[in-house]
Amino acid sequence: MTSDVPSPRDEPVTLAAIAARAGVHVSTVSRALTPGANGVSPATAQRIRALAAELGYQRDPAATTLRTGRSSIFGVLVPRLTDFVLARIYEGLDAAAARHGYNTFVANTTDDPALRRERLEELLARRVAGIVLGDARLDGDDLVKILARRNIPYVLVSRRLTGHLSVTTDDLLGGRLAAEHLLQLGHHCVGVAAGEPYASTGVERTTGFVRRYAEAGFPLPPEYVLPSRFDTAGGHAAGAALLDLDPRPTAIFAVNDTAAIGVIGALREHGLRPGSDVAVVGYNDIPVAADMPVPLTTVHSPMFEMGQQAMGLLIDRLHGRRVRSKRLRPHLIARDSTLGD
Amino acid sequence: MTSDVPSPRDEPVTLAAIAARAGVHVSTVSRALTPGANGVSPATAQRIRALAAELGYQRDPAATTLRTGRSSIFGVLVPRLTDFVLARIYEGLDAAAARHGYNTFVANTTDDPALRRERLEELLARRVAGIVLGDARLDGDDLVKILARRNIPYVLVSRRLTGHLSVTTDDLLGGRLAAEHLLQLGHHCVGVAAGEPYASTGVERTTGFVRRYAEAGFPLPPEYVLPSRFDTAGGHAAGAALLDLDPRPTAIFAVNDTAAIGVIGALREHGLRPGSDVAVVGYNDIPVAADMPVPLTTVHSPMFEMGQQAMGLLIDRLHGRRVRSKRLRPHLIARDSTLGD
DNA sequence: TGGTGTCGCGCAAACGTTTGTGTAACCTCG
DNA sequence: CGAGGTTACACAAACGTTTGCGCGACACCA
Repeated sequence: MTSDVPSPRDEPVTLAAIAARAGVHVSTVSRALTPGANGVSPATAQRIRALAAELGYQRDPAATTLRTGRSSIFGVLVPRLTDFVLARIYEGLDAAAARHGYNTFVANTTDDPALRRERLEELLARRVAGIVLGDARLDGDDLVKILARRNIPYVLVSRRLTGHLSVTTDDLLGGRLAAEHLLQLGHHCVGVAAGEPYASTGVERTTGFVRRYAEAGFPLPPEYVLPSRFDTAGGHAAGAALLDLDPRPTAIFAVNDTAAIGVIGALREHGLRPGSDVAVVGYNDIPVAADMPVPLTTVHSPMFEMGQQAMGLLIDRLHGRRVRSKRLRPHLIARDSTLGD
Repeated sequence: MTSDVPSPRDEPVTLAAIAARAGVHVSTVSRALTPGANGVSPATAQRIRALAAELGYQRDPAATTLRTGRSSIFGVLVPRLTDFVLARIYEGLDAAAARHGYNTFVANTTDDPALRRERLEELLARRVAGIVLGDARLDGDDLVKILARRNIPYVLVSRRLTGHLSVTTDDLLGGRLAAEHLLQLGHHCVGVAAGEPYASTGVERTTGFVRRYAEAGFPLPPEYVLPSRFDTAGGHAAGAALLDLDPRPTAIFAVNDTAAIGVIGALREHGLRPGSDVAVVGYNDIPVAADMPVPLTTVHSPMFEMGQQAMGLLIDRLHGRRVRSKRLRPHLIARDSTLGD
């Protein structure tokens, strides 16, 4: 029962407590414990640090924030963490933040404009050091305007917005890769589950795809490009609609894997098999894609790295370093959902 | 350009600012803005509240926490948010917390004892109002001991620990349901991807399953019950090992859906089809389960509700109300991965 | 040796809030 | 009408930290 943990009984271990025991002023302790130490001799600094470690001192974040007006927290806004892609990106963000001594505070916005506005205000009230926006909107995003106006450091991730710092995959290229693959397999009548119109991911993947098909001499009729929610149900609905078209598409590109699985569900309801009857291509390469009964052809994107790099850029920006947006390179992984078995 | 948002230029709107404009003392403003208002006349309270609203006042959480020693944040510890089940539970937790005016602060622990210990200390340093533990361990969990010893309000979710407040599904029953289903289909030689030995979820689902089979007169040989990680890769590995047994099991129960999909991947590598060649049962009913090329038979568990109820219990406990652990009722959903097509 | 510079540390104020205590003014009632 | 009680507010301290300022002590150099 020896206390490896500071015992709960004694008075809280604050700067003052350490100062008392060390026989110095509290301000000296504060300086000794601050990495950019100045105005304190190496000897006493060492002594104080040892004492602090021994007592298990932990800086009170509330007091620090109150005094400095800044906290060591980054706010993260995402549509929803149940989307594997965002959850994985968040892990990357958090890991990178931790490496630099920061924490992250994440909030789901469900892509609801009012809610994200509200959540942002909460984050700002907590004096976050910066904001990671995972739910940027193409339809006149007011959040980025607020951030820019108030001069809050921020970075976009996953979704792009011209004129704003971001880390994404090269979605135009990703879309082209999907198209290229299906063209090579001889598909000329294809459909797209295009995602939400306010998300650059869906829009650009679709654009890249459609352009490549147009270049190949097979422009897609508008009704073969359907907006869709990003979840399984959304993909299912879009897939069902696409399969009812005449002529029926021989291949379907869904702008994310979860929706692609929904499309596969719709195929089943039509008595069709993915790969052999209708080719299906997804996007992101989430882990389940490879292990499904019919493995999913998909465009692999480095989600964890995307998160890490976004956080890296944000921290660089915070330190006044010059930063530039990044587009990570995706690549296609062909599996049975297009190759057949 | 009229400011719907408090313009950034002016001095920050604090209690003092409101007090000055209202011609009262700051303490009066504080009391007027506190729900359990006392010692302030209804008239001035109303006047102050109107003024606060007009100025867009937001209470500074750092100052409040510093003064009161408590924040309006609940800490949430989960193994990883990329696990859909935990992400969904978290959404339930957060939604319920928001309804009561609280925020949540979530941290991934990757089931690493050292890391979760570290994360917990960070949360406690932030003076969280309570802790939700989503990664309780059966192998002598030191975190719950710390929480109990320091008298921090907490609740377990997803995983159980006898003697500690928790909200889970009835995993013993869930395991039985899976067994019952496979027995009815005539499977007598079955395998289990049992999950991590330190997680009550996997252990109890396995126990329920194994017991039912023993009762039916088909006790499982130990080598047919394999520990496994909870992710797709873990399920894949366990599945591959089970399929190499002689005699080969005609059905496999995986204690969560993600692992079940991994098992399906292993089946494919063996040239086997789920449902027709080997039956597969998962657990949780994550959304993709229903839409896979061969839809997955699984035990549905109410993840969102689990989160909501856990948070509800924690808040009740905080308010000194008597609370009891809950086990939510799961039910089996039969699909093609056991019924064939 | 005296003037100048640097170093190490103490002092005190401030961040915005909550809350116990003090104190006028008012109401009530015998 | 005066004693006792209540109401409505002001006052001030405190939470733990950071940081500009001041002041001795010491070193250095001419």
